[in-house]
Amino acid sequence: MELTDRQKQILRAIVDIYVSTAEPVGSKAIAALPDVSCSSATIRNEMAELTQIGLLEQPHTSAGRVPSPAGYRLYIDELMQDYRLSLDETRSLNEALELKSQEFDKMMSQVGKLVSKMTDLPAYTVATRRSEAVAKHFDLIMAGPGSIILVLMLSDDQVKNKLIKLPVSVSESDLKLLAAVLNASLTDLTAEEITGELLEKITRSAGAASPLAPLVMDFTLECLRQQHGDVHLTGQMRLLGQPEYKDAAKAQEVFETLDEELISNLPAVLPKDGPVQFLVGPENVAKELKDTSVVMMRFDIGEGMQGTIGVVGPTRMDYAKITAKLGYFAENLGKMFQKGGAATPPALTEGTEASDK
Amino acid sequence: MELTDRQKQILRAIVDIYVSTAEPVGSKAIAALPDVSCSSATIRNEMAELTQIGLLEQPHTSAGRVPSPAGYRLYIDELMQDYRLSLDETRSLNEALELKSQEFDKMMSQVGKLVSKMTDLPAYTVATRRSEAVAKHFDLIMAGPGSIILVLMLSDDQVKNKLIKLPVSVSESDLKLLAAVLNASLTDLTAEEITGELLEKITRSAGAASPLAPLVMDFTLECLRQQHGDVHLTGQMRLLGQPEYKDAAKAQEVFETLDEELISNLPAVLPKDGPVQFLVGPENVAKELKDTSVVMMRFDIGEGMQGTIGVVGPTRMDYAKITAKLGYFAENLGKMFQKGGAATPPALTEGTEASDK
DNA sequence: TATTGGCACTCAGAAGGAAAGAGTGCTAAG
DNA sequence: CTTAGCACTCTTTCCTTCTGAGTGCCAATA
Repeated sequence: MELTDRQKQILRAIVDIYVSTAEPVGSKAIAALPDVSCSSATIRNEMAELTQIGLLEQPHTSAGRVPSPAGYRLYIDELMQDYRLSLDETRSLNEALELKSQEFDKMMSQVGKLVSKMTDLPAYTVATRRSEAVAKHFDLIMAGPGSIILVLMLSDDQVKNKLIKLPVSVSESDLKLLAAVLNASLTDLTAEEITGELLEKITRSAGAASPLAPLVMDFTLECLRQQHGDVHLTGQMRLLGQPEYKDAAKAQEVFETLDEELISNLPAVLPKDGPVQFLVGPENVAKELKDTSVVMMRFDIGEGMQGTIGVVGPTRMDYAKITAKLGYFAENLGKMFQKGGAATPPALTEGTEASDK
Repeated sequence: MELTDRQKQILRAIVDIYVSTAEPVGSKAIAALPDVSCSSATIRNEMAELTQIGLLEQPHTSAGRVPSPAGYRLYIDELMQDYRLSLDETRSLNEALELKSQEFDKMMSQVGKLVSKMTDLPAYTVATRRSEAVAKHFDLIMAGPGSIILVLMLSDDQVKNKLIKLPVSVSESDLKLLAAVLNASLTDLTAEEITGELLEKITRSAGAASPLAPLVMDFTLECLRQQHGDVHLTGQMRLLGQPEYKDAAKAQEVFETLDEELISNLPAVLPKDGPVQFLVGPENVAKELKDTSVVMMRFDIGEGMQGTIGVVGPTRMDYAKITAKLGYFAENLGKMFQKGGAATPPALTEGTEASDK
């Protein structure tokens, strides 16, 4: 059944108002809007019908209306108007984007903090592997007597290192030999293909550096098996600023699920069809989060990696604004990462002033 | 003025009870304790005196007593009985300590998570430099056409790496040359001693790899200037489990200060005199945290580094238990790090059963 | 037929007590 | 010096009442 234009307008208005006030919206409030030209009674009739269809809900008989999950869904899919970032906002996003060039993981964590700050909601970032990783290059560096640095480059351009301390000292040439062996026999293999047998073979060929071999193998396996980078979740406390979580118990429940649950489950529901994905209330991963929603967006990082940034908030959140901000981040982060990590913020692009508020 | 034994006993009892109930303690509750042999009236008299001296407080005339900050201080300094970890607790701490051997920073973050989980309170970790860091060793690894991995080892045994992508490709021998130049002229220098002049000199001697030189220098400076490792703060939400923060607004206030304030200020108040330090309520860094306390403990990590783990909680927290747990962590982490990062939990040491409850 | 003003009705939340209960301080007796 | 007893204080809790926002429906209107 199709909604009439007026019904759409009313639904949109209700979501918009509810998003900013967090209070059920009454018919009078709608009628008072400048671009609504009918009386509150008419609105009431329409609202009754929208409630009937299941797009609105009534906390109790004598309260205003609140969008139902289905209502939000419809709003997001069809009614939501693009939020245009104001110049001011663009500017502060740009400022924020001046990331210190750093190690990959730190950068991701920093991005999470930024997004959280900019949206005033909890945010997370994950880097996911698009394909199975293999080792591309090994290097062993002598760092002191008995101290060896293992540097491992993966097919997705991540670089990992580990400082290994041995009770015995190994000569520079032994290290070279082992590195050569590793590069010859351990590269381009997936985690499954690395067997105990192979380890033995390598240890045998490693000569004096053989005690190193198992340590290197372990570390390599560990790196290869890491399906996705660490989940960085920050700004949880910002959720407390939202009226629906003013009861600490409620907030805690969400947090408890969020921490663990998110880490294990969210990457699985990564957007496949589009760059942005909304998980509205009950669509969410865990039933504890039924009043909580997630907006997530992915962006491309170098070779085999793909990043996701997400924002967690009450189902009543400003999807349009958040999407706009996430989009800005995603776009520019993608560019930055692809340039190879040199973090220069994009040129300030002029845009018509936004319709904030 | 010295306290009588009985007064001490009463103060201790009040702290102990208040710690576990979070409710003001009445004279009756004390009198009912098995090892107290006088009546509630006597207790009342003593309590009145303790209140007089300023060791106890009364939320209102007809309520029981609560320890004042000074009371907590005295308790911690003189009255607190060592908490002995139960075998069960030791066991689960040991299990927790089976850290995945990983990069240094991740390990610290993991430690924070563990401590938070084990104490059920927010926790943080920082690694602080004991002395000024210098670069000890540079290495440049060819990772592909135009892709170079810079590996930098610092005097405090930290290893940093960065993947640099250049639009032009550089030959293996050019890299070797630059690495040699770097090792010859950039090692053992503090951040201040690295000047623009030096950069020019290096760039000149770098030959074909010269475009790399400034990037390397920047990264090096960044690493050297990092006074302390990242602050890893986790488990903030656990604070919500504490009754004093059941009001979300209160909790949020603490969180807001905690995040930023902690990062910048806590390392400054690092324990200098002993391994463990208590910041009780108003002694704290920020006035917003006046009802919040911090227990922190340091431990030694390799060469020039020193780690701090801390727990944040209501002033009414179980200092003895938390100290015991932190101590266990600190001790074993120290050992682990000094062994060079191979994370083996310590042998399970037998201990008399603890007086938990 | 669609809209509108009007009106009775509902119900959550605020406001105002009253009663209960925990704990104190003080006094007088042991 | 200790203790039982008692009057007193204040918070907390539980009602009850009241208020007001918002609805649904109906009859009048364009």
